[in-house]
Amino acid sequence: MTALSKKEMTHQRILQTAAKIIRRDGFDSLAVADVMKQAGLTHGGFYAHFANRDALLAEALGYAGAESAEILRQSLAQAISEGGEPLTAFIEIYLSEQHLNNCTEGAGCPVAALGSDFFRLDTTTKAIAGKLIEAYVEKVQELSNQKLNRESAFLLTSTLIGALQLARGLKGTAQASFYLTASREDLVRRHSDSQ
Amino acid sequence: MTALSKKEMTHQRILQTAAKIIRRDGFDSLAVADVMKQAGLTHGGFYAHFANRDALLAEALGYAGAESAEILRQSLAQAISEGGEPLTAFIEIYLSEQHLNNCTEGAGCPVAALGSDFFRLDTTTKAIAGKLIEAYVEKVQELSNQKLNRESAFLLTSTLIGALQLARGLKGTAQASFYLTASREDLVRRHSDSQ
DNA sequence: TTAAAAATATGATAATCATCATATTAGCAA
DNA sequence: TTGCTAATATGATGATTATCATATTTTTAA
Repeated sequence: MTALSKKEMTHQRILQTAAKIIRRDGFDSLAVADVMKQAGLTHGGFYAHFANRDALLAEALGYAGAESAEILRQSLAQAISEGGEPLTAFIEIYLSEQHLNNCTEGAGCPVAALGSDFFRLDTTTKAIAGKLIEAYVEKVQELSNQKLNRESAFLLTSTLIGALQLARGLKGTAQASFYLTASREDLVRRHSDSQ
Repeated sequence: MTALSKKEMTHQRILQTAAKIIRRDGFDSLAVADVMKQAGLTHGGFYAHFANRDALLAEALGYAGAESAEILRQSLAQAISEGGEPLTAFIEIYLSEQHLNNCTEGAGCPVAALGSDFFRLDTTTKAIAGKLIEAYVEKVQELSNQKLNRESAFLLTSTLIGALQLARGLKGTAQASFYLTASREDLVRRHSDSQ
């Protein structure tokens, strides 16, 4: 594990900035000069780091997935250390008020933030999106302690992502919190029964 | 029910074109001049029909919802006339291969096609998005013959939209069809039990 | 310290695009 | 037909933006 070179550190900083922007504003709203500025740089240096804007989008999506997974892992470890069941803890974290709201800061699950754009992506970026989806499904299956088969894990993943996305779409209305809470409690109940 | 004036017909034609474009390419990819061209007009006349681009996006989202609901109603009526149960017929239509694939033609459910952008919309358009979501939930509850309460209907709606969106994100891989089919069959099974 | 190399900055270009001002055409009443 | 009005077209403008050529700064190795 060698230390990152100056250039590699800059590269990472650009990626981190881009990963936030795409989740907050969407793929199409990412402007190269804007990313560079927010990363504390000027626009010209961009092409020393990425072949073009699309290459940044692809890497940024992967970075967002890794970042989100890492934060999730931490929250999950904490919840489990406090006696929570892995799968129900995951459900509670994923459908938390905090996760509902952090979209405006470009944090949280990139699939919920960008999922409806996935089918429009170029081949390279779509492959990364596909890996993110598969990783989510695998994680859910693993957290269920293999009690869920792959298809059931996909279905639960769909429910979680769909519910978060819809609740965000209703954000600002009374329904948003109501549905989010009801979904969280209902899913926790369902997946506790089968212990 | 008065006949539409020439201008109103043109207005509808622009809307129909825009409703297709936003679902196929996303909100941000809609270009005013392009919509007009595809509607058989030139760009200049646009502002005689809409205050600005945002106003078109708002109306187009509503139009897409109405169009999608109408097509759904027809498929559903046909399935029910052939002896299908309303809710299971809905699940089978929503998670059909056809619905999976029609995104590339700008057809189908606008929530699956655009849902992750909903939280970024301006107030007016977001209100329309919220109504689409609520309409979906109500429809699901109605089709369950009120056996599902509102929260459970929301959860099933989330699952359907999430599953379609994820399957589209995996489109082109073997997983896409596998997950779609498994989800469809599993959900139909679950919601037949409770008859 | 100093020159070569690496990294970043400045400035320019061409394309895209929403919007508007103005012109032209089409429908209709007389 | 002949004007009048509604509808649509043409052309222009200014803003945004990806990309590239070139310059400057920073780092590193001697």
